[in-house]
Amino acid sequence: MDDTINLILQGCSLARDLEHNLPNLANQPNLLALSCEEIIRAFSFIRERLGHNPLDAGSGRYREMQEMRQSEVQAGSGGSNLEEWLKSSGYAQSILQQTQCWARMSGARTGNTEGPMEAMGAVAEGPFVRPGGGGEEMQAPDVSSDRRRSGSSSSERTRRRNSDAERRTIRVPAPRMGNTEIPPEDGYTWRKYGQKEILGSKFPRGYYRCTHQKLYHCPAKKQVQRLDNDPFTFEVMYRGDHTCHMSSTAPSIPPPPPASLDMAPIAATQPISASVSAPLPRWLPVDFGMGGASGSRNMAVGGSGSGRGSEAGPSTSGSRRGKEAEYPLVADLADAMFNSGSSSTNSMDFIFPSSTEDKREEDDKKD
DNA sequence: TTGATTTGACCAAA
DNA sequence: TTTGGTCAAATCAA
Repeated sequence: MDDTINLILQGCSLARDLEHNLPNLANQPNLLALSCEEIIRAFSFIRERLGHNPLDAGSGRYREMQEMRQSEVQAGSGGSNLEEWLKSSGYAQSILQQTQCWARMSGARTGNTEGPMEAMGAVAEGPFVRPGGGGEEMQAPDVSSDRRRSGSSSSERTRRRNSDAERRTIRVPAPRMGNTEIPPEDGYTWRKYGQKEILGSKFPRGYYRCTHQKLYHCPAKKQVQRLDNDPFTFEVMYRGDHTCHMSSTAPSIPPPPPASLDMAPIAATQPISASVSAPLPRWLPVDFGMGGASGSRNMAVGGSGSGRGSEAGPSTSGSRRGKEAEYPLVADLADAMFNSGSSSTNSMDFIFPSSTEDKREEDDKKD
């Protein structure tokens, strides 16, 4: 079944890609037709696999699946087929993993270690549960101080080689149409902080960290690099879990979580797999793609080289100028807003137009 | 004006 | 000593 789900996600991804590139393809009916055919083929195949009436809730495999899931939920068992389903489904796994992380944080704050997924019978295990239950970098490094030129102790710097940090590497196909330079989009907003030529690699490696790193001390980072032997594939290495949507006011379902997931198995078996824009099935109860943000961000990001914002969403993080202040209540509110929608066109803009946080920081500094 | 990206330099792990 | 990872000034863009 997971194969089928993956196929569906692929189909969604193709459709999303088409949506992204629609402006570019508007004058290229042939390419448009090809894209449409590809999508049609994908879903046709799925339909065949499901047996012509797959979503007839009253019969067939869909019903079986529903029944299975229902019974598992009722049983409340952890080591169930539901769990298997959750684990085998890329997106569901993403939610599971992100939620585990969320649950850890919530637990840390409230003492309650049970998260929403646990309530569903999911067990907290998997690649992201570390011994001790803590995130490796939940205590974010202090990036605000100028340690370099001030001559302060270099030991304060938290540099880690790859071998030290927990890494999750996935491979994501680059867009073949439109702007292929766009790094894979994954539902989070990232800020590029460096790029480096890597020995033995034809393509430079881009270094990104969570846009909300400062505000939420979010330690999530990622490195994006094209494969030497396949320039149409990005290798994305994630490090650290997102903590930027884990406030106590956060909704029970976290935003698209791919950053903290290991989709390698999916990617390995899914050559067409989506751009990292985490598969966001429309049938999920929460529309993460609010405003088309998640799905359309790659396009919104200015596409090719309009340079600006090329992978970052709205900036809510502090700038290079100020030290990051803590505003728990505002942060919680902001959290809720982030979580309620996408991470790109985020709704904070409607509420706090124009960098409210920075202004507050400046005010804070004056005090 | 503000925030993101670029890029050279710095630093520490290997 | 080499190389990967990060910093932050300079620059760009909206």
